[in-house]
Amino acid sequence: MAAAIARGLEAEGFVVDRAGDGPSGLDLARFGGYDVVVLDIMLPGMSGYTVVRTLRAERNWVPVLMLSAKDGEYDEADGLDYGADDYLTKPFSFVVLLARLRALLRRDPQPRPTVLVVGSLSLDPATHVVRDAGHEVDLSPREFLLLEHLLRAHPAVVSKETLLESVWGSSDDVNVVEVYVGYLRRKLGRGRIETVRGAGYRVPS
Amino acid sequence: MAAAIARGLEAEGFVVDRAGDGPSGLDLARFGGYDVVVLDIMLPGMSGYTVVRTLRAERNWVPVLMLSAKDGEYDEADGLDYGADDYLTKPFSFVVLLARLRALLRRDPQPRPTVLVVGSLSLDPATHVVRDAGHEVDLSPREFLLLEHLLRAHPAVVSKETLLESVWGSSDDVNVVEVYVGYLRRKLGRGRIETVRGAGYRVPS
DNA sequence: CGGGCTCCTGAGAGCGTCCTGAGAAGGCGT
DNA sequence: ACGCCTTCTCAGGACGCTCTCAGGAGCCCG
Repeated sequence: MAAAIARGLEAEGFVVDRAGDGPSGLDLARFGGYDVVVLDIMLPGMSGYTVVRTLRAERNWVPVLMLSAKDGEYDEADGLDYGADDYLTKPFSFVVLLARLRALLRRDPQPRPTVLVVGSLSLDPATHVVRDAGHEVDLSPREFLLLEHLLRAHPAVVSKETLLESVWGSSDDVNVVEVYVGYLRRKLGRGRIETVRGAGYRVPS
Repeated sequence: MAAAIARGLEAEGFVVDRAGDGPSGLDLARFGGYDVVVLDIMLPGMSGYTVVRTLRAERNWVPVLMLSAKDGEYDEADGLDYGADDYLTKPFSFVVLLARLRALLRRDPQPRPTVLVVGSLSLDPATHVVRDAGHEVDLSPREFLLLEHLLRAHPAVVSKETLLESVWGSSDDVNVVEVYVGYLRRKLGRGRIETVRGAGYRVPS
């Protein structure tokens, strides 16, 4: 299948590299400097989900088009949640694949990171939707902003002063940050935000 | 020139509308529901580049063929970067234009629909018809425009300020937006438009 | 082991955002 | 001129959000 697609794309003038399993595909995507990645979900060694999630966690925003035999709506949402840019279910015509690829290629030269993903947690700044293991979580504006900053910093530690500055726009009492971290922990689970005594907070992987 | 092309295409069986400047062309392309657009680069009021870029930014994937007197390679790349599907430099023969147009029409067997559809809700900018689960809904012009913008943004959140700017053309009191969201909710059902406190409104999937 | 510090958390007051009903002003067709 | 529809303003009120405070728990150090 991969060979067939590669041949077709080369016939259309694309320059194509091909990987046979998940890990080597991830490496190619990391260091190959590609314009677009076509990614199957079912892969030996590492699922396509994991590949795209890993890329996004490394702040790699190369456009990704996912392929899958599944066609449930949940699967599609999953793929897009993990950071894929488009989705195609088998069977598909080669012409459609071409059209979608061209659409991806002519998008913004620097597509903004649509979704922040860490582990089973995802936050979409555009839709203001936060999901934990696929289950939607309701956050207040302040809580949302705080989580967004923590996720953007992931996996680094962020000091309370920094959070106060960037989320609250400078107030004077850092206790507010502690209170809101408490709110987030109550909604997301205790382990989602770690306290680093004397330094601040971080979201563990 | 535009008149000559229009006559020629009509003689070939196409149904043609024609705009004399950039802004009106953009409006036609937006709401006309065309199968293909022929677009000159040099236009009064707004360049062809801007027209096609605006269309793509609005997720409008109508096939666009650009025309220009320039023939540098850079120009061609520019046009295609902004989202044009093909490019023709003057002078060109009418037969070539016809062939390229037919190729564009053949290309994507499943062009992105111009009708906006989210769930059981559909809005057709061309006919100004809104349906909810097959049942037609009567909207005032302002209500229609507001819903259209929300649907185009789907599933992203749109701030009241943005809506005020793009639907009302900048007033000063965002309460108007709240009132009209109320009107839409009354006609479409409560759950069709979500309030995202502190951020704006969104149409859920 | 005890003191001091950092961090957590429950309670509650105040405030802001958002919703809604009422109604005035304007446009348009009859 | 009349009635209908649309648009927009205004004010009241509900509810959720934000933040403060104070006490308590946990950690580090002497």
